[in-house]
Amino acid sequence: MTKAAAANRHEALSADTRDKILDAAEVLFAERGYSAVSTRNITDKAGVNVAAIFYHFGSKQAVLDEIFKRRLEPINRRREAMLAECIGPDVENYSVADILTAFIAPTLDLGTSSFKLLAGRTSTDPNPEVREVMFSVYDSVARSFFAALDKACPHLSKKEMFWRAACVYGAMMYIRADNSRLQYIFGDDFSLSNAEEAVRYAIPFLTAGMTSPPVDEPAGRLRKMPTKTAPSSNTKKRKGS
Amino acid sequence: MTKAAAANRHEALSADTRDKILDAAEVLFAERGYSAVSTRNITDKAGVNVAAIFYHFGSKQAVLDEIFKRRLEPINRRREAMLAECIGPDVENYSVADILTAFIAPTLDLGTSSFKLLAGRTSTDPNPEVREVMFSVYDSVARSFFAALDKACPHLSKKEMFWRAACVYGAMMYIRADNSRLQYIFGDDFSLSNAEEAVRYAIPFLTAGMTSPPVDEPAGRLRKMPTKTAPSSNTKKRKGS
DNA sequence: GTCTATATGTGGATAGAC
DNA sequence: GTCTATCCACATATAGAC
Repeated sequence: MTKAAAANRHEALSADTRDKILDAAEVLFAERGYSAVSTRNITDKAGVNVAAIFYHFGSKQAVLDEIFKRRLEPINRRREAMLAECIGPDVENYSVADILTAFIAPTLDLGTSSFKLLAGRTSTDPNPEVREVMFSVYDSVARSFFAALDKACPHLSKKEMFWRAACVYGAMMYIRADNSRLQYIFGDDFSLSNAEEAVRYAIPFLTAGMTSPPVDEPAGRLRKMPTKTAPSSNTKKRKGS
Repeated sequence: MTKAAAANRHEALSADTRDKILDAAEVLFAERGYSAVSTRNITDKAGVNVAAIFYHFGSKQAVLDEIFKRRLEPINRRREAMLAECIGPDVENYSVADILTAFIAPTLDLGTSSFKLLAGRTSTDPNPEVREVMFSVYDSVARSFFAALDKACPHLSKKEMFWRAACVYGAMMYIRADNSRLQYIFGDDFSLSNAEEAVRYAIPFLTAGMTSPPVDEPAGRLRKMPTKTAPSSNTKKRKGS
């Protein structure tokens, strides 16, 4: 609107336009989903010309890609820094809770609230364009964490770890996605958007699950099991499903 | 199946077209997402005319709605039957594992594999049309379960239950959604699509989380971190978006 | 670098012949 | 009930003037 564009000889404005597009798209994608937002929706909200997206990024998909790259970099840097504090030579002292915190907390309290929503909501988006971006941006960080968890939980087979990882991932992504389903059930006083509460209440839940006894009887030689976590008092028999 | 189809001889052909549309749409929505599938994609795959969707359902959104209603009915009937076996007069004997199994198992081994994917993948879809359907079809069943869990876990405040419910929901939906992210990390030998394995390995995880000690003191006084480990120094507050 | 104008295709949905 | 033909709004993307 404002024609301060008069003072725009440098690329300052170019970068500004890029960021305006990314900011607007991030919010819209989070609110309505990638597929339901058009490039015109984005440029309208960003206050830039319709052609700017294609000049600066080349395609709508490239905008999504840039959104993730830009936010994930600091998040993953922090995750790795926190993980580095958790792992050391004394494997016996690995803390599952700390590893899970290092994995999850930065995804909840870094970046923008819109990106948090977007990341959670796109994590299971089947749209091929979205999936392509997801697989290109999510990289080796997760491997480092599961390697650390593996050392911290030597009583678990790879298969058991796989299923527990799914529970961890699912909880983390669902909390990030923050659909309002649970508010609908529990009431408006409750919300998944509070990062401190999420860490406070979800990490202990996941730690208890991760450190619980293995389902399969250990056939081979195993290292000792964790002893600090309180055993679940209510795990009675299950009938087969 | 065949006899039931023969029973409604009148609308046999009409119902057939309806079902062809629903079947095709269920698969396509699961594979690519609601927003990325057009009505023409659906009618092409179903082998029916393009106008059939609007004649039989009125809109694309109504097709999604019907897909959910048709599959959710038997799933929720089974859930409620299983829950009924878990709850009784002797609250002391409520089994968290059994309640969770009643809640989750039917969503994994009933219906089609496409519907399982679709349900998981749409659970956090922000598209307004999809959300509208989600809120219209998911009903009181969840309330019954959380009421039962509340009785089985009297040591938990409503807030603690809220966060644990989020973890349970998230794990269940993520497993249903079965994006291939974890295969990418753990290898192709592992898959979330096996319902028996899901029940076998995920329910104990969630039961351990659900039955773990409360984070907050029952008296109402708060303490730092409930786990054995020292509180992570990295969980300090950070400003939101 | 930014804009207008437009190319080109597809979306959901409908009318009306059969 | 089914199909052809079609409406029209909007999609992504580009060309070329400024």
